[in-house]
Amino acid sequence: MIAIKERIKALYPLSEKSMDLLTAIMHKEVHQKGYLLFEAGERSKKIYFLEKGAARAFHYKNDKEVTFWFGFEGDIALSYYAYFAGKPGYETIELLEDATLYVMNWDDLQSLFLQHIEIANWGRKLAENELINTEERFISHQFFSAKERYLSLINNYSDITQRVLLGHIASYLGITQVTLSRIRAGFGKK
Amino acid sequence: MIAIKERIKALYPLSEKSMDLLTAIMHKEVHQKGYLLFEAGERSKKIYFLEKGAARAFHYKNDKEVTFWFGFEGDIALSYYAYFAGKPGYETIELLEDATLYVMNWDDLQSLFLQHIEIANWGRKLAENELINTEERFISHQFFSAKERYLSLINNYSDITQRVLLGHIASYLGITQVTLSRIRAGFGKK
DNA sequence: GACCTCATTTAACAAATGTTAAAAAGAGAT
DNA sequence: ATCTCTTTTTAACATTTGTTAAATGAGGTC
Repeated sequence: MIAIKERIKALYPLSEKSMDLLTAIMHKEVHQKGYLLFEAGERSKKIYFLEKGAARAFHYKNDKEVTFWFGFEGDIALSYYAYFAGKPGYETIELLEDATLYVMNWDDLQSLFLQHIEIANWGRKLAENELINTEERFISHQFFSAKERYLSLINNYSDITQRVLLGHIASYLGITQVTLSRIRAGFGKK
Repeated sequence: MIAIKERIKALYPLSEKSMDLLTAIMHKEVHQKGYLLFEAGERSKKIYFLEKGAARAFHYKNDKEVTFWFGFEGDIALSYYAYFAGKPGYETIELLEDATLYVMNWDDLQSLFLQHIEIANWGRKLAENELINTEERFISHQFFSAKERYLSLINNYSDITQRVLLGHIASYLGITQVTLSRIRAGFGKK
């Protein structure tokens, strides 16, 4: 529980009391590679803190999987649509490795938001943080080429090609796996 | 002030008192087409509510402008980077038409967040809402082709081609204006 | 109306990416 | 080491998009 508490505090400083209230509504889960945290169409109200392991979110488009998010240690997995807008999520989130997670339920969290201003501000900060992350994924897509994004990906997560299939990375980058192979083959040739 | 109050309440229901506190820290501004709400590199702490008019956000990439956001009546303009992360924003936001806006300052808002739980929850909802909007722009980019996105754009904003230059729309879609012309010419031909 | 300016479309060619299929490389199990 | 299954790379060709430049269109001014 130590690491997760640090993760929570890093978002927004909390008093002991608020931290106790938050940890009281969360519990630990351990799941194997291949386990689905969410499935498309659900209105899941769970918020997962990924302590150990790797995950990806994907969407079915014309019967093909399009991966659009990777999560690693320290990341948070939740369906924004289901969580914030009450709409069914369009994403499936799959564990790529055996994982340790901490889980909270939105309903429990919601009642803390209404009663404790510190936790309400923590929740605000959580949303703001996820917003920055989402905007960065958006920017990356809008401003950079697939090659630039691939280089930045292996720069930020040097072991990603060991942990994630290249097919998933290609679909994350919005290109085919053939094109990704060409990019990987062409290093140095600009 | 009527319309803007409705806009604020639509995010999250507020008591009279909270609404008064919020409206006390905002003021109206009127600007002409071409006025810049933000310039790239600034750490602007302003939040604009666009009551009337149109705007776009763009970023300079290799000396070229890349438009990545359009705002119309009812939309909110703020630099997430500057506002939430304290980093300099990378975006310039330009008015595309003469506009009426309401402006708040983040510092004033911040002190209300710390004192009034209702306003803290309103701020949470504001961030959650912007998160959904940003995710939708991201999804649109990741899951749909430029042609599909163009069709959905003119479907949602039927007058957008009257209000926004096609060059801006093309860069928003991530294609050149020549390709956009080809898409526009090819209606019906699948 | 003729002229000017800016926005948009069209044309011709070059470059990049997609598609399909086959070959090569890796990882596990026997 | 061999076999099998999966992942990744390569090849050949088709399609799409980019690039540059010219042509057309639309609005405003004299």
